[in-house]
Amino acid sequence: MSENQRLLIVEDDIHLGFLLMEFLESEKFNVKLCRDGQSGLMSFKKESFDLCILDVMLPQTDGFCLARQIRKEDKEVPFLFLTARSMKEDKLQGFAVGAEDYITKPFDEEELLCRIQVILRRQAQQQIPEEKPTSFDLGRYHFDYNKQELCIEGHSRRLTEKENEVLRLLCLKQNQILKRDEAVEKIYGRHDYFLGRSFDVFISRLRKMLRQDKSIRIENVFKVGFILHVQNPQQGH
Amino acid sequence: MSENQRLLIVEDDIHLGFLLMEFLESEKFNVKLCRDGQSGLMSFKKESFDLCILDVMLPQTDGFCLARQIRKEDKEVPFLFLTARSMKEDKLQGFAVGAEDYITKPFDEEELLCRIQVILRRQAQQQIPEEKPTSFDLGRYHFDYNKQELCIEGHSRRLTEKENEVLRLLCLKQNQILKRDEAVEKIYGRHDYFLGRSFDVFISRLRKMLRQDKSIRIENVFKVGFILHVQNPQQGH
DNA sequence: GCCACTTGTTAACGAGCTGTTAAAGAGATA
DNA sequence: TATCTCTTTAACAGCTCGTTAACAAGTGGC
Repeated sequence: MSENQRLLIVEDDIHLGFLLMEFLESEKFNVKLCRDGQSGLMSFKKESFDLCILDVMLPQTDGFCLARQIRKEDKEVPFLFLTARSMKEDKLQGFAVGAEDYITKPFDEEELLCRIQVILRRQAQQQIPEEKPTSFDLGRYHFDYNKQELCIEGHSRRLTEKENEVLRLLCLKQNQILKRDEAVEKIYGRHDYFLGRSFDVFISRLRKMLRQDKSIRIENVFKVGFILHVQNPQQGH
Repeated sequence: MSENQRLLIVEDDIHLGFLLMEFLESEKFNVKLCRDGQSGLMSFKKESFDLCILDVMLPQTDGFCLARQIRKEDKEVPFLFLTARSMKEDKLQGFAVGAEDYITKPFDEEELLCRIQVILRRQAQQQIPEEKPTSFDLGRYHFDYNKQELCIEGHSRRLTEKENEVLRLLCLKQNQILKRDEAVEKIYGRHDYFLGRSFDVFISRLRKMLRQDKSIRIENVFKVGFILHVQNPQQGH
């Protein structure tokens, strides 16, 4: 259920941060941990998250301030505070800046999990009118991201989850370079040698699937990434 | 903002109940107060509310049980627990039956107000209930959701409640992916491992019922959901 | 041309997901 | 209380797909 849900945790207590990350990763979340407001905001701008978990007391920018900046970037993303500051005024301020929840330390991991799930559950119900296209014409092929389907000449093939994700990234950047690191980061939320190789495997599989139209090809850019070449770039809704 | 929002409070402590009601009415909510699970459920069935605030320890039916009954009546309405029982197990059970929040006494009125507003805010964002079709042609079959009936060649079969719900969701998304999580959420109003498996059992039963027309089939999309394939998509009112 | 490194491709393992049936449980009815 | 109906839980078989490994081939610096 929480598969692939991306969480941003901003927590300056290294020990607690790691505990939290480990716990949430064991619950199949994809977690990014930052130690201060600055890097939290940077990460937020670069990547995209389903929920942010913010400490209030942070070096430099405090959590409330960070929350405001995140809101400036994204009007929808839910966030909650997880903090030792249990004073009523802090709580009220937390809700005032738009938090979905305000949890005080010490907290129970499982309760936190429940609260996260409540937030994501409600979020999921609001089908976000995706502003990015989800349907692409690739030469004689047609790729529908929502249906997870690649068609050619009336013949359609169902893609696996990851194949679908990789092809989508390629399509969004068609005829431009899709950087390895960027792609791996978006798909897995983290980066290591094996994930990079796994990504290569998907590239290989997609090439095989797309072989029927010679005008479509995935070219490697040594040490940088890949380009999906498409002759008549067009895309549906 | 809270203008005209209707709250159902089920609280057996008369004193606390009145305090709560007065406070929330002063915040422009429209409040109905009940003293026990029985009358709470009665009120819920008769009237309609935007949010329910439930005590856990109630005479006769306890709060968890009441919540389950409310869920049976309405899969959408949000509810929260407001209770002296602060044990972890109780909290987890509260969330497990589908609560949006679990607040332990003593609590701060203003914090409660914030939490109520968070829930109603999420709720408000939700889609306008549009008219959805209730009658579907599925190849040689005909499915009528209101009659809870699946017919083929003059022969009709009555569906159970859940079979009916699952088939409806599939039909509404025919030839598109019906996501597991979304479906389970809509059918049960909450989500856990077993509900997912129960959903699978209904898929299996529907497959069996639909076997007489080969052009109709329910395909699994690994880890994502199911697609009801229909050849000539048509649907009645 | 030689070397270190990157990329291409295939195959296979195994965690975890799904299909199905049956038993247990819950709720309604009488 | 006994009975019936429907849903949930359990159990098990079978399957899928992402990862990893292994090796071949390509790249570019020197």
